[in-house]
This record gives sequence, structure tokens and C-alpha cells, in this order.
Amino acid sequence: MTNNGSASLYLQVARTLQDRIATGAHPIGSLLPTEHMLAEEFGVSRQTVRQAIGHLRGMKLLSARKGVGTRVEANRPQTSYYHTLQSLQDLFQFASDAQYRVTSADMVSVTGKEAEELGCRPGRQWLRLVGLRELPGESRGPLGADGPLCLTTVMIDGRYADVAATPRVHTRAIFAQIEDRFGVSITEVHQDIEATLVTEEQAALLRVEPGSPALLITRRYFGSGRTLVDLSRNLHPGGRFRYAMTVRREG
Amino acid sequence: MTNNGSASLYLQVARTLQDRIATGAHPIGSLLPTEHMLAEEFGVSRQTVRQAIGHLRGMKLLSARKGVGTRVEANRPQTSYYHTLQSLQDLFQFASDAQYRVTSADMVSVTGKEAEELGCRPGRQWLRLVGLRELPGESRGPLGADGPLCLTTVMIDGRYADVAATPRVHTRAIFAQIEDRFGVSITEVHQDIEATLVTEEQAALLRVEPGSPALLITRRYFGSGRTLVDLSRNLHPGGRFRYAMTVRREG
DNA sequence: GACGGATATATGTCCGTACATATGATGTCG
DNA sequence: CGACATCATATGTACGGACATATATCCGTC
Repeated sequence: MTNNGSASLYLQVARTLQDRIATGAHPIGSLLPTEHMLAEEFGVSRQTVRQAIGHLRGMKLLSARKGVGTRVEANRPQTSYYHTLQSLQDLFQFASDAQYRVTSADMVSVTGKEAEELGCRPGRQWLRLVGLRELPGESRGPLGADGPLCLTTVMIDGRYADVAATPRVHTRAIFAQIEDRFGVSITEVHQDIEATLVTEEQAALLRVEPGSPALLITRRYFGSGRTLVDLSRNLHPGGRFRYAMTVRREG
Repeated sequence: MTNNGSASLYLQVARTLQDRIATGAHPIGSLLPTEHMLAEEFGVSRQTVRQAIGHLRGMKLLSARKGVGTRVEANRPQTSYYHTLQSLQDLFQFASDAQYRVTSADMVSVTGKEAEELGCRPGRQWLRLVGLRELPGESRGPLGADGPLCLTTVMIDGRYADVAATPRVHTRAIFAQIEDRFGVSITEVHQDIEATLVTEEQAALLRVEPGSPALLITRRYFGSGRTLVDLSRNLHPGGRFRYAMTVRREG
């Protein structure tokens, strides 16, 4: 064994295999020798070899298929960074009691450019909501003066239009209502953040100066099979909102 | 066993334990019966019980400590969403050949508010870089007309000031240079995005109209022990940049 | 009462064996 | 030559036993 003798036997085996993979003795894509052969070579039980392989599988260096063998997947442990969310609600970075007050809800037939953006054929029916998100009553945050958190436009696939067919106040996110009501589950969300200026019309609704800066956050919610379930466009006045996230190293 | 008999034995055991945990028979924080007791109860070997427990540990439902026991950590598998990055470079969302052209590099002694923001005592030495990030030569992206990608100010802990002591052009991110040169590794990055307007001075440097919108992205890079290694403030002109990310459901 | 050592206990590691099962290769038959 | 059954093979599952090691507790000593 190349290692010191104090560590667990299976960790020594794992380390040796990892070294061999790193040095190219077992190229990516190739099959490792069988567990039986490795056990014999290292003079340990097959159980111990399996434990070592299991360790490396946890690091995504190896994968195994019954009846085939153990394949080398990666050269070295990829040091990836990740940002986790407890739930999709965390994408919204304001208090969870914020209300979405819908002022208009219209079924529209999308055309051309808009259809392309929604990833569907022209002529399909979508429900378009327009409204303001604001904090209820006195629970205004410390950040902004008062005024709505954002101006939100939502496009909902016609199949799920029932969740918001008439203008009203929503206390839960639209996607969450669709998930519950129709049993679809959101598997992926694409979020897009850009800077823009508010128009006069928007400024009046948001109670800010025309021409002041804003974050335009577009979110696309995808269900199974990468089908777009709903799309929301949130215009956040500059001083009233910021988007914060933390990424951590894996392991 | 509550399950059908076709699945693996250890999966049946795991399922039974999961049910018991979900129904509160084993409350969060409590210790499970010992592996030996469970093996006896289910009429299986201890090895099989361990495999079942290992399965639930992978789901973060259980944790184990040698000499103590197996503790219930969670009620049910948490469906978390995550956003992964291949490397921290992915936080920058422009071509990796972008250059950071530093126009000034000054060692400063931080005071009051700035010291607080950097999380250090007033009077500490930090290196302040100011410069523009731009694409080299002809490789201009399709998005913006030409002009710099962003105006970037970087604060570097005095200990690592050597990486950029004099103004010059950097082709690698500052944090990456610090990682290599000083052997520290960035374990966490905090990122903060807000909308703002560019001042006249900034507009001239970025070659945009004064008063146009911009994304201000502040990134704090932390090393081991949550110590701030460097902080960068990037001002991206509105039309020239957007921040995109995708989050996926776990499992 | 404080400190330290012996001890019981639970998980961790390791061995050997046996059989199950998915997979790809081989070979046979129409 | 193609479809299909057969077989060898590699990982997956399961058993039983044994010892290692970390931890908490008990107990005696100072």
C-alpha cells in the first residue's frame, strides 16, 4: 500500500485507486479491474474493495453497473461550488407574507416573438397577470420607504389558468399554487437578472421617480420534461430590493 | 415488513424506518434502537440494518456517531433546490478571456464604515484596485456595442497584496491568483446584486450615457474561518450584461 | 468535590461465503 | 442470416462472525 498504515484499510485502497486514476493508469471511460481481481491484488476481502469503490463512487470518480463493471467517470474530484435553496420560495428574497395584488388577468393568444420566448407554438393560450407585490399592513421592511416591492407580470400556461383566472390577492407564489392544484412539480427554474430604467407608467405604479433604476428579474418555471409552466417578470425598484446569494465549496 | 417483498431487503427495512420516523415514532433528535436490536426485530443481519441506515443517512434523515448511536436528524427527505457552479469562475458571466485592466492600485488604511464592511478593525491595510474589465481585441460579444464589460473596484487584504501590487492587466480573476500564490482556498462567496444609475464619471469610463441603468454586483470571497480575502464591486452597464442562473431540484 | 482510570456500549471496519440479478457474448435453430 | 435461448461474468444483496475504536458512565482515589 502506498499509504500510511493508520487509516482504514478501505480508505487506503480507495486512495491507491484514486492515485492510479489521477495518473492515468485507469483512463476515464475505461473499466476498472473486477472487484475480485482488486481484492486479490490488494490482499483484502471483496467487501473491503467494495467499500473503497463505494467511497470513490460517492466522489463521482467511479460508477458501476451490474453485470458490466466499474467505470472511471472522472480524473479527480471536481471541486464544485453550490448554492442551495431550502425551497423555491427562497428565490424571492422578500418576506414570505408579501402579497401579490393582481390588477388584470387576461387570457391571451401568444404570437411570434412572445411565443418563442415562452417556447410554444404561436396561437397557444396563456393567462397574463399584471399586478403589484407588496407587504401587508404595517410590516414594512426597514429598507425602502413604502411602496410596492415590485411590479410583476406573470404568464401562465393555459392548462393551469384556473389558479388565477380572476384578479385577486395571492398570498402564495403562483408556481406553488400550480404545483398543489395540478400535481405538477417544478423541477427547474431559470432566473435572469438585468438592470433597467422604470418608465413613467411603471414609476407611477411603483411610486418612484421616472427614470430611476430597477432590477428586472425574469423567472421561468419548468415542470417535468422541461416544459414551461409559468414565467414571471418582476421589476424591483433600485433602492427597495437587492438580490443576495451565497455559494459554498462542496465538501 | 410493511412493504412488498420484491424490493431489496435493506430497502424494505429502510422504508419501514422512514415510515416510523415520518409518523413520529422516532422523533427528531432521538436515538434509534441499536443496530443489533433492529437486526433482531426485523430478523435480518446487522449488515443489512447498516445498509438500510446508510441509505437513510444518504438522505440526511439519520446521522451516526461511533460509541453513541444513530440519531434522527429530519422528519422527511427535504426537497431542496440547488444551483451548482463548475468553478467560481462561473460567477462571472462573461467570456473567460476577459481582461481586467487596472488603472490604479493603492494601499489604503481602511476606516470606520469601510472597515466594518470588510469585517476588520479600522486601520488595517488593504490594497484597492480600480480598473475596467473588457474583452480583448476583436472578440467582442454579440450583446453590447463595444465598451468595457464593467467597472471593477477590488479590495484585497494586505497580506495578499503582492498579487496585484502594481497596475497591470490581469487575465485571471484576483481570487484565483490569491488561491494559487498563497495556498488559501476560497470556501465561500457572498454575492449581492442591486440596480443603480451610473454617475457622469463612471459613464465616461464605461462609454455609456450618464444616468443609464447598471447592475452593481458585490462579491465577498471568504477563505477558511470565514475571513474575508477580497471584495470586488462590479458595475455592469445595463444593456451590456445580465446575470443568469438555473436552479434544479435535488434528486 | 474534582480528577482520572476502568468499563460497558454502540458504531466502524474487516473477513469469508453464498446466492441474486443484470448484462453482454456465445451459440443454436429456423 | 436473423431471432432467440443459453451461458459466463460482474456487480448487488445478504448472512455470520470477529475485532477496533470512540463515547459516556461509573467508580475509586486524592
